[in-house]
Amino acid sequence: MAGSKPHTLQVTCANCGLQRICFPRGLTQQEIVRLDAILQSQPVVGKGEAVFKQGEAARAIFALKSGVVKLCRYDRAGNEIIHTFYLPGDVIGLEALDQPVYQYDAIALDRCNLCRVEVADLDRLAQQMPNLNRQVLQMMRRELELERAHFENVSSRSADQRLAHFVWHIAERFRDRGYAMDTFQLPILHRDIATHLGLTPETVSRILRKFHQQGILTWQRKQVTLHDPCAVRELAGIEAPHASGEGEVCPVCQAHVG
Amino acid sequence: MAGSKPHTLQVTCANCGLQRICFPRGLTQQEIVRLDAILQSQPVVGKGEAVFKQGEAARAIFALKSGVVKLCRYDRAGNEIIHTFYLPGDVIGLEALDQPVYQYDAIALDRCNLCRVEVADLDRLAQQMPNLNRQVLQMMRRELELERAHFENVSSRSADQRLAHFVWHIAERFRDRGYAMDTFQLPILHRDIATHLGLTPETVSRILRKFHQQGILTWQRKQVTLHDPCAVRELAGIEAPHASGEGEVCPVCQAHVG
DNA sequence: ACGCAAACTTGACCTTGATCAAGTCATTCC
DNA sequence: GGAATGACTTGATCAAGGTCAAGTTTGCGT
Repeated sequence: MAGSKPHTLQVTCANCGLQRICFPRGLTQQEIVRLDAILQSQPVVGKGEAVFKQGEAARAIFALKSGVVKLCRYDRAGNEIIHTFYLPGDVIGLEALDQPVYQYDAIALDRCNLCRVEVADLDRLAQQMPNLNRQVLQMMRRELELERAHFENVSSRSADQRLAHFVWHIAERFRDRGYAMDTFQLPILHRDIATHLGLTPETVSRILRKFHQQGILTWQRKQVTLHDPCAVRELAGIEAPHASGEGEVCPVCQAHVG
Repeated sequence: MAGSKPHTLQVTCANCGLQRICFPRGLTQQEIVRLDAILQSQPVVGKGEAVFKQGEAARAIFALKSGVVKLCRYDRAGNEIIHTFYLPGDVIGLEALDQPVYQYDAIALDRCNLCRVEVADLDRLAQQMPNLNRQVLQMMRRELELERAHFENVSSRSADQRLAHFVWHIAERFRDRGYAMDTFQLPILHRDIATHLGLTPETVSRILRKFHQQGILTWQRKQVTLHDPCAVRELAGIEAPHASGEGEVCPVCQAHVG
């Protein structure tokens, strides 16, 4: 993707590298072309800026092409609550299809490139493409599933397990997107992780130090490295999948075993 | 509803008392009649039995007419995690529209009456009724919203606050269904509450005793009474809504003020 | 390059709520 | 109705993680 002439690169849904993980999943090629036609706006949002804010008129949904976005809200005491971090390929603000205003803040954690899709356009399109409704429903269901998985993580586990689970989950998402799962850049503050997991920054710091000393994983600056992915998975309380075939390569962490 | 001849009472969507809070919300009267035609099956599930179980083929969604149902799952160590309690008027198992098998157990906490709607029928119906898709999406979004609200409650609050918030939330749902919000029957074990809130039964017991001593609320057997609803709301960390008009009646808890 | 602000680390201490154990009370099943 | 089972209560103890305070490091703006 990083061609020598990035300024001439025209990315559309039909040739976008995110096609499989972005919202046209399950649509025909023809349908994708049609969807592409309504994707005129491709906003760029700077670090710390909002893609949308709570209370704003909800007129569009967004596909994240690059960067990381947090979805958050504030309680009465002003404390932030972070529900999700979105990675490239994720769709943000689905609730707009169903509500007059956004219910959460979506904040860019670094410079983000997005596709903006007007709800009105999508509604019109949905009348011609029955598949799209199913897609939207599926995305919403996935979002619910993610939130529940996150709740299961935070509701009844130790701080160590929560953090391991979080890192593992992120690593899996990178893997699913075709990137390395054992080392990646993650522009998320430790403070935000702490908030997301219902912990304090101090606790996160201490646990990361411990993990580092144990040789399990390192998270310094924005660089995350899983030195022992299977240990992370184990700590996260996630089952190892059955070995497929020979057992040459660990099917989970892609590390060579045996 | 408790007529003298209950065995002759035929409840359909068109004349069901739950109409407003059940899934036909926003449909025309004509559409409701059509929907009603596919609601042949009205199962009864006994206390402790499953409406559906994780892994089962997901062929239907359900509307709960009476009783309470918990939606839960088990972690690797066998610990139960309870995501939601469904009250009469709620729709259960929406994920069936989108998935081959159920992802959670739905367990009746007392004797439950339900409506069963086959996914296949609903899919067929949706082609004739564009409104239905919107309804379904809205229900899914509400479910997501509820899960997020629950997460916010559990992720960063004290045990007292969690419990107060839970009780307040249930009370509101009773109020929204036209029942008294300050006293109601709730067939939920304290142990299940504890699980739901990420606490232990001992802690729940101790907090309930404290609330009782403080004259805030009582929860004995299945009977819940909010002696000071506004105190509960306050503890739950929920804003009092603006007084509408005179301030004769507290708009939140319907208690007389001033 | 410098300086400031924000992020992160580290240590000492303390609070909340979990754990363990032993009881009482309800409900169900003969 | 009486035993058995499971739900709930109560108390004593303990540990995980929060809080507070004082650092160090990083990154950014000038």
